[in-house]
Amino acid sequence: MNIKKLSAELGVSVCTVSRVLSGKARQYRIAEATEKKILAKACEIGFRPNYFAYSLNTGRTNTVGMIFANTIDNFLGSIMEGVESELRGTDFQMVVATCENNPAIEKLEIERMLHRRVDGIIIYPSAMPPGQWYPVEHIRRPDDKWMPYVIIGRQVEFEADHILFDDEVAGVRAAERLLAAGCRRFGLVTLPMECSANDGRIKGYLGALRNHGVPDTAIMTVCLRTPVDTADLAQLADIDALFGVNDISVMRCIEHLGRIRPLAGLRCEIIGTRPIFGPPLGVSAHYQIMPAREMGCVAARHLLQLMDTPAQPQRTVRLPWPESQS
Amino acid sequence: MNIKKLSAELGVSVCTVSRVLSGKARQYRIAEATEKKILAKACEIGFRPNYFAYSLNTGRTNTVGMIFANTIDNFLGSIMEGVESELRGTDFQMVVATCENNPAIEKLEIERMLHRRVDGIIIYPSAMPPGQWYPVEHIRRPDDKWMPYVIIGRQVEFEADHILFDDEVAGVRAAERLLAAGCRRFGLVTLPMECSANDGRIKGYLGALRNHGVPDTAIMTVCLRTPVDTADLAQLADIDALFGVNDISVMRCIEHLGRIRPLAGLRCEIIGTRPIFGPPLGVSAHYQIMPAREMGCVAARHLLQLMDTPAQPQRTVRLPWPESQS
DNA sequence: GTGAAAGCGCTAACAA
DNA sequence: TTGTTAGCGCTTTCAC
Repeated sequence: MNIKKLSAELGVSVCTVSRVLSGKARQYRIAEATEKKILAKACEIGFRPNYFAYSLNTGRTNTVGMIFANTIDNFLGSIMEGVESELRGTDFQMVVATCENNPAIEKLEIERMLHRRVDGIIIYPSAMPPGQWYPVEHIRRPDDKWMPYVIIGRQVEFEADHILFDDEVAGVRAAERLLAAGCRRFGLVTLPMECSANDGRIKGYLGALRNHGVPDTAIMTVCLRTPVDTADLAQLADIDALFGVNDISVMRCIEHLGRIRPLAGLRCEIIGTRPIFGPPLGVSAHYQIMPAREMGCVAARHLLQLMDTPAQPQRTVRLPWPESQS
Repeated sequence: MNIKKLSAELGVSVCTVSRVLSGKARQYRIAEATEKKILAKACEIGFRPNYFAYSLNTGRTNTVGMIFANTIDNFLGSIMEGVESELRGTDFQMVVATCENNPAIEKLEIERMLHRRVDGIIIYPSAMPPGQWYPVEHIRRPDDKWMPYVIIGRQVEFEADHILFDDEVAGVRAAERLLAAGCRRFGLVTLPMECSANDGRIKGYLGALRNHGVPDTAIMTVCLRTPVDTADLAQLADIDALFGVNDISVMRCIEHLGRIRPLAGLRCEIIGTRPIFGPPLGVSAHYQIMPAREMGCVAARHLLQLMDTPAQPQRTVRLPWPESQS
């Protein structure tokens, strides 16, 4: 079934049907009777116009691409849900790719999407090795036309629309809560990988501690490598407070720490997608939950806006942390 | 740039270019010189034929759909990675949707995909309420043509191609390992939701315990509700072994249990996507890791095969568990 | 070996 | 208010 047959059956022309079905009845002042007749029939036989023909004509695909640096930062699912929930009311669909934090694969996947003419892209970018920058060229269309895109989760160095977590604030709050609880010796777990999110969390934490007069000798920073270097961890032997760039790293840290000292009384400040662990008895864990679903929603809305009106000044949105949990 | 312009520049006809670019030079016995000339030029200017025009003609989209019941069972990412790794060499792309375990949304999303003419679908189906079955009609194309699809992770009641974890075996192994360690009183954590995966794990565990002569009075089953009912958990007060349908539930169970009894000496058997917790000191945790990425790979390969040769007997693949971890 | 031409199903400019 | 018609960029049949 196609528009041609449908119009034949109804005794109207193809283009009238086309106009009605693409919601332009008003615009072309189609008679209400005609419109109703067409809609009724289309609905009855469950007619949906062919997407390729539509895209071939209009150059639009009603598709947004999403590209994720990895699947380990497991808010991927929540972000997708957020995006989907915004898209559900529309005709848009989502194509997704991940790239194992490999910029080369990321580039290929973006190219593939551009080739398929997605109307816009949401990118959780690869974390680059130290000293390297995320390449703008990734997002350049072959035909050099501008392509709406939104960067999420991690900042890139060039001007772009960003939707980010309020990473620095998370670090500050963690520090302040630990200070308020009377902690004196502060641990910090980092990861070998650099990215704006982790950097912001670290900066916030260290900055707040120093602002409150905590001497550097009372702050122990450990970089958690794989496999874990136990000697490294020994530095944490006498901390009473622990903050880390993410939940898994804190958890692994505690696990290993438990082998070299008693844990009772230790306070943890954790950033994560959801509270995933019951800490050992006597350890307290306080979570700041990343508003990942919200990030998806906001990114999707922003992208839809960009696709409507491309000529907007580029904006960075910092998502506030939701009510935190213990 | 399009085929027409390209052919004009090369002084050959549109169709010759089309033939060469779609790899049918041999078939149409195009002169090697012509072929080379065309390929060279196309490569030089980075020409890629328009996808919609291709799809409009052929009815193929080189797209596979994936639909996920939820994002909580967080192997979604691993499965996607598996699928992608299989697709990377091909021209196929992935469109993804999730449905919050809501069959109605699931149906809509599948319809949307069918409307977009995906060439095949991979489905991690919603868990149905007790007594209800997953509806076959979900996967029926509007034009009633057969649509290749693969069900993963959870079994549906009708005949279909399935790629599943070896859930029952996991239950059996958990039981046997606990028995071998000398455990006597066995806990089992279930969830209010029923699905073939959970059912299989439970069945394997209970079956193996009974086969080894463990009396029913030595097996305590607790269904973990949200919020957690502490009275329920009291039944586990004197277990020395614990198995659960997934990692989060076991973890939450231990967390609460820790409040009513000492945990030292408890042995846990856990099924999860990765070892996510260092258990409290004195508790031992043994993981069986779900081969989620592998599931994605196998599903994708299977689907590609189905799309090549639709007329195959339906098969169920049970993925063996990889080396397990403590 | 290669080309001409007829579509695929739809949109939109132009006519009526 | 509605219809005619010329594409969108490609594939494929048929002719040479």
